[in-house]
Amino acid sequence: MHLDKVDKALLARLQEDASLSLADLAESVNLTTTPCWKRLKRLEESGVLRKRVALLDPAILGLSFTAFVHIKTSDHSEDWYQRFVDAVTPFDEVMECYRMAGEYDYMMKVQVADMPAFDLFYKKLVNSIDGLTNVTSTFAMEPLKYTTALPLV
Amino acid sequence: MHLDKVDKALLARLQEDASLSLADLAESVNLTTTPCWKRLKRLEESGVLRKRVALLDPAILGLSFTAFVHIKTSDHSEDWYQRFVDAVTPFDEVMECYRMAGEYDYMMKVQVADMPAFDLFYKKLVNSIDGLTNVTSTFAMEPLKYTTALPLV
DNA sequence: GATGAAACATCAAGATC
DNA sequence: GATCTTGATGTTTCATC
Repeated sequence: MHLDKVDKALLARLQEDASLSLADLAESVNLTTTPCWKRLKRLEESGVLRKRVALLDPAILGLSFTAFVHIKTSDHSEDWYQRFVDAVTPFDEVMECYRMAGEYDYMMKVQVADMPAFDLFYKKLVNSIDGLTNVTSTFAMEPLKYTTALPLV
Repeated sequence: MHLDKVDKALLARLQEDASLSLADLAESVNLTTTPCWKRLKRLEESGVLRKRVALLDPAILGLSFTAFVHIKTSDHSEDWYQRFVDAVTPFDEVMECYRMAGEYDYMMKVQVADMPAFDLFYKKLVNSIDGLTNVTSTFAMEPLKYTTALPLV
């Protein structure tokens, strides 16, 4: 899968605004619509261009409370791992979750309305999975940056 | 700004797939195209529907190294804060950044190719801003979940 | 909520480099 | 020989009714 400069320019453009028309997109990379369209098809088929989504405003929706939950477990078996993944990923409040190197085994970013809503989530979480030896939460006071656009060199 | 069930259903749908045609979108909420289109306009104008973006595959692009950088500062002035924001947000590698409550003052999520690339970023970062008393990085070994879709009750 | 004009995406056939 | 342009066709958006 090789990406030339034009491919990267297209991806960069679409990462910022996926509502651009084919004609506008083509013009911005000095192409006409057909070759531009073929490149897009190729990028979609290869999987680089994964999906197009709408980004909503968390503040307007009353969902601007962001928490990070750090988790330690005593059970490092493959079986527990699978149960953990199955328990955690269905929660809509969990926006991101990673298995980590270092002191904590897992970290997740949680998006909710406010502290009471977080507390509710927290209880649901710890009741849905055992073997958690340490669960520590930290809270965002202010978001300074949030982007979905990957750094394309 | 009031959102009824149909508005929320539309937003939920678009959070998952913004490439849906108006006709498909309308059908999925049992509407014809005209009222659906009017709702979308209203949602766009109100700012809830902020933008539509393409999500790319980090692995295919060779950008699957995720680090979290935790920062403490000794300077809590408004002036330093502004310089920090101006220094950090332009970095394309910084996907998210938050001012935090708790032990560390700031946390950012950094997306790069690999550890050497992270090291390069790290040097750029610490050289671009002074007053950092403690900078600690933790690394993701495996992503378990990543979504941009807010939990719409 | 229906309708239709205008804008748009899609794809074939052939030109260009 | 891959990459482009033109143009024809079906689909989608969106303002008027």
